[in-house]
Amino acid sequence: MATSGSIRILIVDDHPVVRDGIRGMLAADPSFAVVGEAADGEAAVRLATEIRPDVVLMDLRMPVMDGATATGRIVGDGLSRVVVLTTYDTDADIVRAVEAGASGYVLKDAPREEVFRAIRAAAAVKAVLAPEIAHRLMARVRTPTGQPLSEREMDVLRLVARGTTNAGIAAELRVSEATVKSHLVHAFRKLNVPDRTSAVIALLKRGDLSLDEVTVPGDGQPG
Amino acid sequence: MATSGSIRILIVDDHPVVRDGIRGMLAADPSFAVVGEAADGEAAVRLATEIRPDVVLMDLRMPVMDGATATGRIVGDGLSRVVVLTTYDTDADIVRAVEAGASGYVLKDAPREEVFRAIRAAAAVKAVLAPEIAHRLMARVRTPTGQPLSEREMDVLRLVARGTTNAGIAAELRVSEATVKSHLVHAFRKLNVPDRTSAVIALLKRGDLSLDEVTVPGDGQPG
DNA sequence: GATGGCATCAACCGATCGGTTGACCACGTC
DNA sequence: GACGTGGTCAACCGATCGGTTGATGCCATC
Repeated sequence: MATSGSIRILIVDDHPVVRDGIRGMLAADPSFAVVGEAADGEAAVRLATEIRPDVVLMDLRMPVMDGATATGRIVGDGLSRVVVLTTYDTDADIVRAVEAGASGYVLKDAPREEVFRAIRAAAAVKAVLAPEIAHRLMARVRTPTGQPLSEREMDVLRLVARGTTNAGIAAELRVSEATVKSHLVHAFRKLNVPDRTSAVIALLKRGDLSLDEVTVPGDGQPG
Repeated sequence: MATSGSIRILIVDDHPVVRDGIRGMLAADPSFAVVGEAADGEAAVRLATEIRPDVVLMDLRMPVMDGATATGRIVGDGLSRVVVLTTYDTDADIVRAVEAGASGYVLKDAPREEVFRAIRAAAAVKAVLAPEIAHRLMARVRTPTGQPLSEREMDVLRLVARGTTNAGIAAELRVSEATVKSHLVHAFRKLNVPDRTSAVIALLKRGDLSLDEVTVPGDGQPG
């Protein structure tokens, strides 16, 4: 793969504008050849299986199947190498994607040379980083302060983000209110925040929580 | 402008990928001619003054000067027509941009035909919508439920988003705690939410508050 | 000049929240 | 078996919050 000829690339992004952007950008260098486009993770896996590109340029936030999951499938099956191309540096899914075997990640506002470099590196590199090493590498980049929250703590905070009271959360999760408060206090300590509002903000900034997955009462959900 | 020849277009976006995307997309139709690119609002105004494009394709969230402000300058000076090209439908700045005289707006995940149509419409249209009419039109599209908050109410909620207590907010704004609570209750009513946490989430979803402008204690600010 | 929105403040109430201590069980590691 | 972590729960406390009523003044609109 990608020995002498051009590097065969699959573009995965749910925005046509961005797909065209990458395509146009890559057209500047004849050593790149775009061999396909996909608008979601599921289509990406399907196409990667079919056409076996050298490198997949993968967006993270997509409908149907997110980029991190798709990365796991593609790299896991040894189909292609994956370079994550994302908008936000503060996206917790970056860690997931790299742990799933992504060869690297580039921000969308990076200069095009950087994108080129990442693609060439991914195509040329012999061995992909082992997940444990990748994890350690990423640890420096992301999560500057912040221990990971437990599953249950996240459950509680997801409901907090929807404006649910402790009593409501207890009912929803079928535990006592004491348990909810216990989870909250632990989460506050881990996040280094004083209250629930700050906790939600902190999670949003870390990328552990997405605005899309919370619904507040006064919410007409346009679109 | 744009009578017989091709439509001259200025692309404004802080992401090189997106700029290239639009450029590549527009290349498909010979009736479009990209005459310039800018990475922020200030550069956009400067370039629009210089090269007088028929249509400016304008992103909203940008450094130095945001797209809505730049739109106001460009349209106000009668330089060009502006089509807003944004990622989020739920961006409060869309209203600002349209009130500032933008001829229309398209989402980045819209099919390219729709982008083409918006550009042609902007180039062809004789008279730009009056701000008042635009406001009424936008009212249907956006702000499904939600009266605008007063300046003071926003001041309070910005501090709430940083995890400040009512007492802390009172000290910061140099008013009594009673005043803070008064603002909060009014804001809750307008936002149709029961508590401060939901209020912050609601504002974030409306785009009236940006995650970038809030800082929580446990925040290492990566990048 | 009446009306309404906005900002300001006081006093009060019950509900909720943040925090502590202490406890139990399950699970995995060492 | 000891240990640590995570999940569960109880009882308790003070602090904070949500909400109400009522009041004053300012400013713009009608």
